[in-house]
Amino acid sequence: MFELDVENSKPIYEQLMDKFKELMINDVLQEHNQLPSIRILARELTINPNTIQKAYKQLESDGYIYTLPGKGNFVAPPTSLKNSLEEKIRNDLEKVFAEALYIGIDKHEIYRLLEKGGDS
Amino acid sequence: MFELDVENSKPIYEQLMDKFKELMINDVLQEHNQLPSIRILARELTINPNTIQKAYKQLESDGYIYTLPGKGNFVAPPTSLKNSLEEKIRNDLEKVFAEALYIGIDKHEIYRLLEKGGDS
DNA sequence: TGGGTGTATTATTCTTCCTAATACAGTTCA
DNA sequence: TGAACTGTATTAGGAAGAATAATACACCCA
Repeated sequence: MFELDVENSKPIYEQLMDKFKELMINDVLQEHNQLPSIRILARELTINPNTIQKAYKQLESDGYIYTLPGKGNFVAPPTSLKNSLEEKIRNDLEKVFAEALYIGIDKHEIYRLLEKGGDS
Repeated sequence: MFELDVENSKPIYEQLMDKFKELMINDVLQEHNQLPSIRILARELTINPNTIQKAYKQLESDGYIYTLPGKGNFVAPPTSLKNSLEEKIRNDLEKVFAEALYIGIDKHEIYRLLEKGGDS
């Protein structure tokens, strides 16, 4: 399904979260799709099940996925995302804007990057 | 000069970097201004000098500041910022845009946040 | 019932963060 | 020159987080 970078300084469970968020954002994983089971994914990636569980648990508490005990983990509708997440992302936006302008990326360039991406 | 949050999960040296970047971005610290000496700042914040040094060293390797051994640390002109940094910030921009759109923040809102901020 | 799912717990190892205590070298200035 | 700054480097140790390992338990479903 994807690879991990063991050399990366970022913790494995965070890399996992990023990968899954990416898949959801790019609509590869859609609402109510099932995520790979903890044990299977752990075997495929040859990492510890507890590490997967940690990533899933965090994704769940952020509202990206939901869990049905005994059944599995599934992509949550974006409406169930936590408000605290939106706050955080607004802050991220402001922060990266300030930094981008400081290092010399100008507004038009930022506009371009925004338009280049999503649809909404 | 500023406070640190010991409870914060973010490492102290990263908090320090953020604080100084913020001061530079907001023009409180300007080109060639001297930063507080490692020992003095360590005493003021009651943290270990090595922690300050780590923050300064990282800021230097990113190109935010430059060091004159025996003299001190100084704010670098933005032109000396590393290209790798610009790459990183472009990625951050794209990533946070995708995430913002996914959670339901629309483009106009992002525009608003951008205009609210800097001047450039 | 059997085999899948998630969950919880305990112990162990490894790495990073931070502190602590030094020692060394360049700069400044009286 | 020498005292008092500056940054730099090294070694050691403690604390916390990341990851592994090995279980055990509970839920779901054919």
